[in-house]
Amino acid sequence: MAPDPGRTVAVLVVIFTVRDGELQVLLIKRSAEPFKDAWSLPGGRLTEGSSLLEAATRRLEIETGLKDVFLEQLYTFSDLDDQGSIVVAYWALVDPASATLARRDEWQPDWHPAAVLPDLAFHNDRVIDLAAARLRNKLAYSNVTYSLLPEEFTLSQLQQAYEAILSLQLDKRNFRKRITTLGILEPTGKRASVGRHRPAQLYRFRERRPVVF
Amino acid sequence: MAPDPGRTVAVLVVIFTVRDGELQVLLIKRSAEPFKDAWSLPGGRLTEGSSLLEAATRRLEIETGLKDVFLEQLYTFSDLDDQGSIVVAYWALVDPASATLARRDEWQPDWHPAAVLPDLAFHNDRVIDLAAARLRNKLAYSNVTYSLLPEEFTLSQLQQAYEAILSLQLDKRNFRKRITTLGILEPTGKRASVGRHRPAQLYRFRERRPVVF
DNA sequence: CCAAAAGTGTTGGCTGTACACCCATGT
DNA sequence: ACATGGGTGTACAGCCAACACTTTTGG
Repeated sequence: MAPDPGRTVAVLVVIFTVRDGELQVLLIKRSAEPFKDAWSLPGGRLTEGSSLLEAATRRLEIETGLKDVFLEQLYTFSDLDDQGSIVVAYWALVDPASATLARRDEWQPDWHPAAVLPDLAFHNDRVIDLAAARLRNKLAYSNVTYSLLPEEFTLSQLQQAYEAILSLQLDKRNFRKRITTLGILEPTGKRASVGRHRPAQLYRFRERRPVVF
Repeated sequence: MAPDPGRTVAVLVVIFTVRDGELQVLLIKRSAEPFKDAWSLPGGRLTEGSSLLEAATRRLEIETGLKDVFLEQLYTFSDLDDQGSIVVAYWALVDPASATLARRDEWQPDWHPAAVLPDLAFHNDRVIDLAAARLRNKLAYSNVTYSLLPEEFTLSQLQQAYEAILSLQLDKRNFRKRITTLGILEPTGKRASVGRHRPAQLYRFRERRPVVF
């Protein structure tokens, strides 16, 4: 049996944020072939000796400067290009204010509304749609949003994040009741008056890591 | 930039069934090194030119003779061995009566209770535990069990399958109410008296493919 | 004083759960 | 006749959804 050459394995990361009241994704403008000038998700070949999670974590940090955020494996594709490459996709949630986007000459990274995507290289739109579906789903039974907002935030901010992701309006009283009785938040005691009129109670997540209800 | 050799990519399949009132997994006894004489999940290298789903489908058919059953991607591991191989795991549900286990000299395939696993090669126990958790979870909101039973079955058989998987007892009246009001089953009109006393109404799944409630 | 967001309870419907008995059949 | 599994209804509790007004503050 002749040793088989092995497969090309790549890691992609779908990095979501909520900005301007909508769900946005971090995309990169390619300056090299193939798909020069097309947008695509950040990612790259899996290098010798690193694990998938390490690769995804590193890519996320390169693009945003962030390390301790929600990051989870999404799905593994073998049909995104026609070379049969194996692409392991991850997804992450970040706070737009704490993210510092990489500045490169070759690749322009920027946020894009997840609802209206430009033409994307390598069927990356399928990957994003799948990630968005998973996100909407997880809102219902996990604390994933812990890394979408600053460490301390108001209930209104949290509600706006939920509304942006689900693209629907939620009832304020029901939202507050539900979210507070879950016991995943704790009030800080402080109040914030950032741009608002009446200062609001600040909360933080008890756990800054994935928890399911 | 020197071309990188690529990675070893393998596909594993966790094949579940319910037999003897318990959840069981199909394991293979290895007759070659490494891990000679240890049990492991069926699987193999991903060969040139085939997609992941094709590879998993083929492996499933080789082991059980079955094609049109529930089969879904589970997770992708990069740390099961210490060579950094990429292992894409799938999981499936089959009816033990319709499965015809492969007979080989080198590899002995057989069913094993998922609750008490023997020592397994390559951390395959982690893979099985993850698959079992996913299965228990999916019972609640999908029709995955459509390929666990013969095409026509009684509500008691279905309930027994649920009970085996969840390892808990369910109330008969509540189970029947819940499952029938979901609208995923249809009565066939026929009745069966297989080994039973009073012949029971037979049902079938309306859809023999994954549906979420 | 006005605009903007914070904060707060109650009701009705629905869903899920607990619970026990009679019936039809095969042996 | 008896043992075995098939089949059925009700009552209570907890959960979710609908719904509107007052308060505080900044400008």
